[in-house]
Amino acid sequence: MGEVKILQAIAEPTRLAIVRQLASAGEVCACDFTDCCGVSQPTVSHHLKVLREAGVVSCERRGTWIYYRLEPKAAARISALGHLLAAGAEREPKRVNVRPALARSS
Amino acid sequence: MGEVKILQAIAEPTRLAIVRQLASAGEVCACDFTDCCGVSQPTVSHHLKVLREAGVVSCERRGTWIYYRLEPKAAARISALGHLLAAGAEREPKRVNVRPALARSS
DNA sequence: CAGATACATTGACGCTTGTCAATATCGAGC
DNA sequence: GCTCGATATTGACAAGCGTCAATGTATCTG
Repeated sequence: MGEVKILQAIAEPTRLAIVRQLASAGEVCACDFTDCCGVSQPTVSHHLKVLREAGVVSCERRGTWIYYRLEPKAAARISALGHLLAAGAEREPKRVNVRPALARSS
Repeated sequence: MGEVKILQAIAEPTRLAIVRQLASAGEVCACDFTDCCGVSQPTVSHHLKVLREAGVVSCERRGTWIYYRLEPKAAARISALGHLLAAGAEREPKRVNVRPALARSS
C-alpha cells in the first residue's frame, strides 16, 4: 500500500503548509498557495503535483483557476495510522520473561 | 513545532516497518529489526537514530541489548494530525476566507 | 486574432538521504 | 586484564529532493 508515499508527500514544510490550509479552508485556489508558502510559483506547482500523485489532494478546474481539496481516502489513511501508533505507544510490552537477558541466551 | 521532523522520520519504508513492529509488539530489541527489515545492521542503527532524534522512539539498555518503544507524545501528534486532515477533508468549502478573493468571483 | 493571466513543465544547480564496509564502543563473562 | 556479541559511528558513494529561471500550455477577454 502506498502509505509511505502519502507520508513522504506530507513530510515537507511547504507541502504540510498546503495540506494544513486545505484542511482549514476545505478548498483553495492554486494561486493562493504562492503567497502563504513563500516560494516561487513553479515550486508550488511542483509540490501540488507531488501531493496529487500521492493521492493526498485532488483538483478541479473552474475557468482559469484550479481549486484544490483534500482527498478523504488519504486523510483516512493518516488518521488510521495515527490511531495505530497511539494505541501501540500505550501498549504494555509483551514481556514473556522477567529476565530477558537470560531467556534470550537459552 | 517539529511536526515535519516526526513525519520525515516515519516517511521511509524501513523506518515505518520499525514503527509498525513497535506498535504491535510494544517493545522490541534492536537486534530483531535487522531480520525484519532486510538491511544491514549499521543501516538499522542509523534509522533508529533518526527515529530517536525525531522523538518517535525511546530506548532503554538492559544488559547487552537495547530495547526500543514508541514515544506516546509523538504518536499523539500523528494521531492529532490525522484527525485534523480527516475532518478537513469532509469540510464544506468556505469560499470567503483565504484571501479577499473578490476579483475571482464573477 | 492578440494580449493577459493562471498553471505546468523543463533543465540545471546544490543539498540531503539511504546504503554499506570498516571501525569503534559498550557491556557481560571468563 | 581479555574475548565475544550487540550497537553505534565513520566515511564514502549514488540516488533522490527542493528550488528557481526560463519556457510552454491553457483559458478568458477584447
